[in-house]
Formats: sequence, C-alpha cells, structure tokens
Amino acid sequence: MPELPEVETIARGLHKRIAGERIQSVWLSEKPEPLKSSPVQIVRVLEGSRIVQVRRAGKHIVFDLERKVRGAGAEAGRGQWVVHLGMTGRLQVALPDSEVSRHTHAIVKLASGREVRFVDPRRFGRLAVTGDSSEGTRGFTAPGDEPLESRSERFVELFRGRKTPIKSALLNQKLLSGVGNIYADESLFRAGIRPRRRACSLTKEHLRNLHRAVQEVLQEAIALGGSSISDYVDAEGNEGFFQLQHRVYGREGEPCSVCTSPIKRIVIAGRSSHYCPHCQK
DNA sequence: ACTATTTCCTGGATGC
DNA sequence: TGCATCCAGGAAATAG
Repeated sequence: MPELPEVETIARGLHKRIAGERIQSVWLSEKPEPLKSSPVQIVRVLEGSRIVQVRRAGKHIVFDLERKVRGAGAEAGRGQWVVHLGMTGRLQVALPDSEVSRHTHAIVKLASGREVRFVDPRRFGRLAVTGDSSEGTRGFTAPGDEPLESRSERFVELFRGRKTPIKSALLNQKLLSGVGNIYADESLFRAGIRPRRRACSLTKEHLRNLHRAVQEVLQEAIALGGSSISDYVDAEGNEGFFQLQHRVYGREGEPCSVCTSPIKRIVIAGRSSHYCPHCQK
C-alpha cells in the first residue's frame, strides 16, 4: 500500500528512467473504470508529449508534460499525467515484448520503444490528466499540506480544535497529504500519543512532537526505499526495507520494542490501528 | 462546516 | 481438497 515514502521512491525511480522521453501512443483497457479523466482527454494530453519530470505530490505520482508547438503562434502546451496507485497499483517500465500482466489498465508507449504500464488488480488506483495553464505554473499539487514541507506552527494549526481522533485527522488527505495507515501508526507511537485521542485534546507540545515524529518516520522510510508489505516494489522492482523498522504496525500481540507490553490493535474509522498501551497515552 | 459511515475491488488467508 | 467467508484500506460518496 503505497504511502508517501513508497510513492516518493517510485517517482524518483521513474524520473531517473524516463524523464525526457516522448510519449508515442497510449492504450487504455476496454473497461477503463480507474480513470478520473475521460479516455479521450487522457489520449489527447499524453500522446506526443514529452515527459519533463516525474515527481510526487501527496500520494500522487505526477508526470509533468510539455507538448510540442503545433502550428504557428501556438504556445507550448503543458499538462500533467497524474497517477494515484490506490492500494495495489503499480507502474512498470517494460520492454514491449515482455508479458503483459493481468489487470493492466493502461500502456503508455515511449519513443525509445519502452512502455510504462499501469497495473492494478484491486482498481483503487486512478489515472487523470490536467490540462494546459488551468493550474497555473505550479502544476498539480495535492489537496493538503506536504508533511515534509509544513512547518511546526502550521502543523499545529491544522489539527488544533478538531474533535476527530488524531489518527483519523492524520489520514485526512485534505489536511496532510501523503500519510497513510502505516505511517500514521508509526508516527503516533514515536510521539507517544494514542490513536483514539481526540485532536482537540492534544497540547501544542503534543502536536509539535507529532510533527517531528511524522517527518522523522517519513524521512527514514524514504531512506530505506519505503515499506514492502503485500507485494510493493518500486519502479525498478526493488523492495523497500522500512517494514523492518515498524514498531507497531502489523505487530499486534508482539512485545513493544521499548517496554515489552503487547501491542494492541483497535479499529478506528474502519482501519486497523496499532499502538502500545504503555508507551502511548 | 464537520464528522462518521459506507462503498468500491480482488487476492490471499482462514475456517469448516 | 474445496468452497465460502473475511479482511486489507485510500478516498469518494453518502448520511447524520
């Protein structure tokens, strides 16, 4: 389940491999449910465009595109191809004669002959394009704050006064974009805060600690190439290693790494949440 | 304006 | 062994 560190790893890998390439053609599967834009729009924006860079915005992978000037007086078109991997989405860079795996929903053919394939068994992922200058010069951005860029004061403001459990607030992409279930649990453990605590019950000090914990966890995870659980692999097919550093996520019943109390698992907003009843208050 | 709950989707794990 | 059921969870939609 790709969250910020996994998406960052994938985006960096893709950038290294395909930045500068021109898109020749696009194939979309028969039943293109995982599309946020219409097939026509996607083809129109992608075909003939050059991939200037591949980057991450929240949990989205953004391909910044530049179109060739077509006809006199036409301005160079810009656009973005935006991919959300959902739970099980993958972007593969493949050679054209390699086997197309099941659940392949899109194939983007590049001028070099290679292909970028979007594969997603569970179909929670989404593809979209954004056009021209409508988004301004900055291009696509995630709806909430980037956790690695937000400063402490701003972070505190985001959560203060909210009645919802802090875990739910961390998962709310409109507040903070990029934190998912794993890193929410890991961050709360490091900050010593129980996931069910209401955000409004936390002091500024708590929230500052949480802000630091979120940034540390995300940065360490990026450094290790993300967490490989289920079948996550990056753009090169490599696994990440941050799952070895998980202190609470997926460790129900196991001893806490700090105090040896058994880790508890509860359900908040329909998601499993893991914490140490002794270390987290 | 917020918050909580439901829905989508399929592979893998579990249970009888 | 086989079949049914459950579970994972991001984010949009729906309900309160």
